[in-house]
Amino acid sequence: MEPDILELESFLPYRLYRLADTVSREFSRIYKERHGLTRPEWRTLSGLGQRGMMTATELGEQSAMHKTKVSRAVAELERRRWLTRTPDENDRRVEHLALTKAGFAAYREMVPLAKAFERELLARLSATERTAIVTGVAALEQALEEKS
Amino acid sequence: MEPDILELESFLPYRLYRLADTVSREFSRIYKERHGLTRPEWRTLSGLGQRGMMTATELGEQSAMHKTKVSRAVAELERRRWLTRTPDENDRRVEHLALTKAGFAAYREMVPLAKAFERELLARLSATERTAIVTGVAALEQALEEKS
DNA sequence: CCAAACTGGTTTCATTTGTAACCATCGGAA
DNA sequence: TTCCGATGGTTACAAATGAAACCAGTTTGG
Repeated sequence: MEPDILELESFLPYRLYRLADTVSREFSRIYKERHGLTRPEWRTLSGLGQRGMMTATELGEQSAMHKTKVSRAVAELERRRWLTRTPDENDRRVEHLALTKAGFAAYREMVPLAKAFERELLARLSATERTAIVTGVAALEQALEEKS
Repeated sequence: MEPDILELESFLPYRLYRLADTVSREFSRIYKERHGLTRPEWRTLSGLGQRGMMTATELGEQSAMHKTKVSRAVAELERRRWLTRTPDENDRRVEHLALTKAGFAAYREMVPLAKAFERELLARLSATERTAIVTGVAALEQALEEKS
């Protein structure tokens, strides 16, 4: 193991990125083929489906998206009539977003597919490995929160 | 736990992606600030530094990059005179890429920084957690290889 | 030998993304 | 009040990306 050489294949940031990229790419096929959604759009749909009513800022925080991504995703979902905006009574800068019936229908259709995807992914691991990935990811998440 | 709701925060594809994104973003500051490299450029540099001499195709395989990314990264590094191309003797479509002295110097400067980054990241975890993330990632990597 | 299929690599074009500037509104502090 | 800095959200512009077309060279099957 030469000390002045970096082995990309075992370098954690690289491995994590590649892994996430592969998984995410594979999963995206589901909502892309099904409804022609982009990832930001899917996350918006999924965030609102889960929580019911949120502002754009809250959406961004929950789903880790830059505000421009949120803005564009919301615009597109609105164009499809999958969500509506309701101006806030007290603060006229704020809009409350919520899924329409059609939007919620799409959401309900997606949920089992997403769950199945995750289930099948984890099914390829042993019980120990499943625990490992979940623990490891959780630990790293927490470590990163604290630092920044 | 309502069965028809998906909790984004605990959905593995989402967590993985966000984690990788955060880590990668933080790490990218190092090579971005230091040398103004993009991620494909950094990977190219790092791949050639590690292996010595490769074709563009090999580079793409090793570092999981689309061939257009490789092509552009190589072009940029060549412009900086950090790498050179040598035409293959037998197959005139192929070029062998290698770092120049300047390119290798940049590589040698980056390696300790990369290693320190990884070390400090892992240092925030307990020994058990470190094992967990490494095992988990390896397991998922393998599971994905097999399937596809 | 030759056409057809294939491969390494580049380029073009449309789409996605990030940064920064921006607009409107809000909350204080003077 | 009135100004000023912060905040919610959108837009403009430049850079990064991916898909597909492309070019040159190579292999294969007839």
